[in-house]
Amino acid sequence: MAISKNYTPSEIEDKWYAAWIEAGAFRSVPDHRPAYTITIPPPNVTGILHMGHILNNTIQDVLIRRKRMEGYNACWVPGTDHASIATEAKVVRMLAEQGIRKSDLTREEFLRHSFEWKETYGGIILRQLRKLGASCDWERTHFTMDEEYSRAVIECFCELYRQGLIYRGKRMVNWDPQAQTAVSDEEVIHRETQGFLYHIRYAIEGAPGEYVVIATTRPETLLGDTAVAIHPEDPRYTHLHGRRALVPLAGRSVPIILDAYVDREFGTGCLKVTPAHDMNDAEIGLRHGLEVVDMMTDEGRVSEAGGAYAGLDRFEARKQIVRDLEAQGLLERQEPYTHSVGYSERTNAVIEPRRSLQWFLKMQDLSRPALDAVNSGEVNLIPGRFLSTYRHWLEHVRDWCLSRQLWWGHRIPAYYIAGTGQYVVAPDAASALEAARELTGNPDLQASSLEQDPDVLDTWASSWLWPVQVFQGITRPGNPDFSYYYPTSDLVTAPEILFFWVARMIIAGYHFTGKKPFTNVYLTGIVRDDQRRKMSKQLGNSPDPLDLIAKHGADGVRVGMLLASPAGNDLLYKESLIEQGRNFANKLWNAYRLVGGWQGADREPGELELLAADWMRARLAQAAQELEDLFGKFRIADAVMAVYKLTWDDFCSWFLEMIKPAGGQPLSAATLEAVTSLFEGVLELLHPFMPFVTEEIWQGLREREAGVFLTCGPMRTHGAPDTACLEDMALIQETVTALRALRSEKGLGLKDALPLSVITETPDLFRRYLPVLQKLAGIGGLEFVQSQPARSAGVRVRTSECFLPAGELADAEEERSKLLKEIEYTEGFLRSVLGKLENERFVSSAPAQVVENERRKRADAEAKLDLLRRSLAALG
RNA sequence: GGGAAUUUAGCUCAGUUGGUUCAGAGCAUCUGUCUUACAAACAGAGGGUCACUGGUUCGAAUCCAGUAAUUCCCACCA
Repeated sequence: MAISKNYTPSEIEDKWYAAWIEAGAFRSVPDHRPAYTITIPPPNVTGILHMGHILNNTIQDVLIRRKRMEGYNACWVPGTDHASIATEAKVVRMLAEQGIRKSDLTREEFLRHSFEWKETYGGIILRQLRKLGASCDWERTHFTMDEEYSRAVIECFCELYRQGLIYRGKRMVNWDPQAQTAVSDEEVIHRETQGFLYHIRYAIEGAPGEYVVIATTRPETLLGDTAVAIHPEDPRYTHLHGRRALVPLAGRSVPIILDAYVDREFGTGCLKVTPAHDMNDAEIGLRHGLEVVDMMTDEGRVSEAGGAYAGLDRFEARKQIVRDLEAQGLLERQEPYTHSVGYSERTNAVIEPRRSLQWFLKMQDLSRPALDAVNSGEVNLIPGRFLSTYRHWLEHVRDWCLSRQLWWGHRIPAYYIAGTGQYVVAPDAASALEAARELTGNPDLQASSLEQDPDVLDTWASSWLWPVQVFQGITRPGNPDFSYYYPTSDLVTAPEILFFWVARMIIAGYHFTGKKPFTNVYLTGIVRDDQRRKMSKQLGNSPDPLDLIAKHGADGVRVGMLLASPAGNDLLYKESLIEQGRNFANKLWNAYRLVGGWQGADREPGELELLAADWMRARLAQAAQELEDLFGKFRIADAVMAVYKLTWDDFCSWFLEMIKPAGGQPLSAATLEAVTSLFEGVLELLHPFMPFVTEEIWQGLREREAGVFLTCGPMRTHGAPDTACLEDMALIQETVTALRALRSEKGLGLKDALPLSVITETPDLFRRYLPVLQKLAGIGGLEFVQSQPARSAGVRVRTSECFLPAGELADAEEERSKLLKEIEYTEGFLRSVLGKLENERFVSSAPAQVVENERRKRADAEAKLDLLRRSLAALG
């Protein structure tokens, strides 16, 4: 059999993926089996695969594949998100490169461009996921702007509106005066900017000559001031309580209000309040019922409200106002001051906080079930430490601003009735017209009198329905798919979007279906580089996952990522991790080369063959048990390490080395069958982590029927492991290691068979496992002695002592000092144990089992000392 | 400013209800080996005051308090 020496993943990965798809191995339809369901966190439709996706989707695939092999009807639903902000920004940039400005396009034209973009680049990421081996049911692929999905989003909006949970309200938005549009928080870049802090005198009304000094970086906004605020407990200003101040230049009389928001340490401890132009001031304004004076136009010029300054550009106005204040002696001083200023990501214009009318969702009552569900454990967060973060957020939840001033997305289904100031909310234009006619009492109202709100919904207002609507739970409630797959099982996502997405899915799940959307939320870490920096395009520290897959194989990439990714902890990416994964795949491949070359002979199995197979069977059963436990706790990194050690250490280093026939001799046929079967057992446990190489080996290990795949399972069940066998072998393994070390230390080599002399209380064990010692530790005969033979070198294993003849190399003095050291250590140990046992408070207050343990330790130590002293005496 | 965490070997992390499977794993390092499955390997070895200081306890990596450093999220810096 010609099997290449190094595993070459590229030759087999595409082959098996295509074969799996052809066989429908990942297709899921409802049947009698229990369902296990994951809905993918939909990546941006125009996104490309990055390392974060690799980690996240590897974990999902591991979970799905494992359950599939366990006999569940595993369904992994893929799809993409329209990602309104990110995608629109990309399209705007793409158009700009072609010399097209969004503002020159109609909405329809822009959307046409957007859909073209989506058709060209959309779904690339899903094709890339196939390279990773993702076992999604591709026939279930969804997109958040698919026709039916969109209908669901709009229906839900309408329902919430009918339930009185949606309202319109004023809210601060980030206004880009150059693009003349609101931009999202994500599109605002905060930069430290050099400016000035101006100290300005505000006269106290009715007290000539008296004034209060406020500090501001934006003096021009004083035209919109409607209050001056001080801290209620600031002793410097108690005399101002209940008074009024006069806004300079504007001459407006405004109240002096008390608000704990004011930082007494900052500036003068006195704050001008401009509710129309500052986020915090807006909140203060709300608290105190202040008047709102908007002193700025869409273009960022001073509005009519600014009186004499009307028409000036905002920065011109600042200069002019400073000059005028100075002229009037109202500018006490100005000092250079560095502060953070928001700039538009698109135009680099300074962002203007501005009030605008937006749509809101009342969250208080709506989010209650989501809080309860996580508190009660109906929905689990893994790791659990995210619970307090989650709880805190939901307990202080704010109303959700649903509208975004964009075109790419689900347009808000509100229709304004021309000339009435009224509006209706309806799922489509026809029903809107009907509703509008009813509302206005005008049956002749024409469609042309209705104008739909130009804004679209926040992306999360569609993706919060994801686990429900991928099974048409909104549009076709009660359909068989929805009844079978929903609630889904697990969700795997990043903690960054715990609030944005996860919490809202739970909210939507309970509100629209009455049920939770999923049971477990596994939160992964963020992939960073080895200096803990986030991966980013700018830094160029993010490798292309497809290159890595091409270079090291998908299995290597998967294992490499998993090895270093405990739940919720960040993963520090290094290519060496992937190399470790690749090396592991290669190790497995070479085990296959070895076993694949073996022949079976028609004879009885030898003693060693039986010992080895029994032990490996027990070890496999033990590992299977361990893995089941780890999967149950979502300890994926531990699970991959457990199976890594099972394969490399137990199966390859111990088992195959034990059983490997010397000099090309055949094994017994029965043993060859046992080896093949055990190898299959290992492959089953490995398969979810490294699907490609395991499938290739499994298929080559023996003749398979066409269309039968490892990936489809089912995996075998293992009984309870034979623990006695494992314990016995553990002692023998320790002995082998100790003897090898001794030989290496003494320069005894490993080739010549040496007779072994042993002092032990368990001679049968040594007798029984002598073949193992012979094979792996180069032992010849076995002899039991009462004390250390002359000219020998010794090593202690637990309570036994092993000796090899050292001939000329024997060093009695060294043996003696080794023993003395050992005695000294054991005596110290015994003393500490006795210290506890002689302490009455220990004996009386410690649990009985602990005390019993200490007594056993004492007995062991005493026996050991006895043994050591005898050997010392024997040395002379 | 509000909240959540983290600190154990050179690196990344385990360490469940305080008590010999409590000081562990993988990688890296060092020393030997091309021993015919694998040098992407094999056989060995070294390496930690469990951040610091106090406290509780018969007993603390583990519980409590304080200190220091680091990270993340939210809100924001007049």
